[in-house]
Amino acid sequence: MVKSDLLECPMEPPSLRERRRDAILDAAEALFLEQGYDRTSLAEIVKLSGGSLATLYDLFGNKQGLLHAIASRWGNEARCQPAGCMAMADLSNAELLRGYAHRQCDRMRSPRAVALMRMLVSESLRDRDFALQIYRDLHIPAVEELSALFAEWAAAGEAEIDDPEAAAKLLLSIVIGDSMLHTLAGLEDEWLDADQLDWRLQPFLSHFKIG
Amino acid sequence: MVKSDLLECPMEPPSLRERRRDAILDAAEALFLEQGYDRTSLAEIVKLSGGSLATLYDLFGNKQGLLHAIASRWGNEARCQPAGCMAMADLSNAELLRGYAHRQCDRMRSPRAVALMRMLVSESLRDRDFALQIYRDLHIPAVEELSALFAEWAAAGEAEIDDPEAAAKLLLSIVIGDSMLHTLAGLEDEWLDADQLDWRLQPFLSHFKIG
DNA sequence: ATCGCCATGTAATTTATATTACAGAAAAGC
DNA sequence: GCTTTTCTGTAATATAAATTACATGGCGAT
Repeated sequence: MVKSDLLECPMEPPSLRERRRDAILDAAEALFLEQGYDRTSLAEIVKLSGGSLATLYDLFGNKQGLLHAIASRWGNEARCQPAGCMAMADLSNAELLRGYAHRQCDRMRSPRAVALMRMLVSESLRDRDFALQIYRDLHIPAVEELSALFAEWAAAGEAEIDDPEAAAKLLLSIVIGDSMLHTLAGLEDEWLDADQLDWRLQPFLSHFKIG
Repeated sequence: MVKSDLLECPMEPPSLRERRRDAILDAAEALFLEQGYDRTSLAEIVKLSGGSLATLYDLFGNKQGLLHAIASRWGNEARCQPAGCMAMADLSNAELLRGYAHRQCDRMRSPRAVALMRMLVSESLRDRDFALQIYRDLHIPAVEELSALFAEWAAAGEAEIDDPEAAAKLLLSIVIGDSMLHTLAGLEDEWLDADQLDWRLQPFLSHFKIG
């Protein structure tokens, strides 16, 4: 029995099956994001990934299984890179927040994130679990990270934030805001540039006394 | 020739053909919004609207033509009700804006608006024109209306708003914000209640000196 | 080397749905 | 009332895609 038991982490050369699996996931993800789930056929996926339809069915059961596998891979990725954004440079809190806003904005405007959000919305009717999973991975970590930061500042008397979570959501709204609909509608990028972003942050910073 | 010439506005009893047309549009709109475009079959539409497939094709050419007809009807509706929101009651500007925000929020959370946005996003890859048209009807009027109001206030010295359009977009971002993604993801309603909304508006009001 | 497992490629099957064709029914115009 | 035009129901056609079946070939283990 060379069958890999649970938790066999130490890098082995990935088996053919595993490489196939990854290749299919890669291809499917690329095509789904580019064209949407409905309009991507399994044949197309297999043509891009190599391998065969039969293996795909063997690995994932059916088309929806493939979708779930992709979502779950996204979840793992997201959990592995905890957005380590808050480098402890010797910046003021306001500077720190500005930097964070810029990064968050960049992250949201990346073609992959845009495609992902579009897919989240498109498939939310078909498959509630899928949508929920993506939403959690995509949005909730950002809120939590920011909440924690605000709570810290408030505790240290560096800001007057009564409700850190609400403040975090407000900040994200300010940053992402109406650009999202614009982008999701497939229109040309019209995201906020650095100046606009700073301008938007001013009311927030002064209201919460973030210096 | 009793054929109706252009601009024959005065109410005539709508012909059978027109009633059929409307019925089909109603049915298609309802089903598209509920299930999405891809997953709604023309047979289903006709079953709901009455009439026959042949008439549908005669009226709209094909499925995409039907979609365009729906979009264009939305456009007309939007143009006909110019969101007459700013009743000139004897309220302070801040009160006025609060009221506007609440109404805007209600409008965005209506099932029809949600379904419409979801559809806008889903179909944006397939049909750029369709997405563009909906986006314009849905979002741009709100921005313009608000911009005009802010410009007025600024001119009258009732607020310190240097860039009315940017301010309008910021306000909409604050109001709609992250609830939108949440709702579009098909999750339970978690829109802002009146208190939260007021709380969010405070930084905005004080920053722009809106009293 | 050889046996058996598994992936592959191809093709059959099934299903769903857009689109077209057509014959009968209803309505509109005179 | 008669004729012509327009709708309706049904069914044919076409196409696309998911899913399944199967025969073949390669690769690893004994």
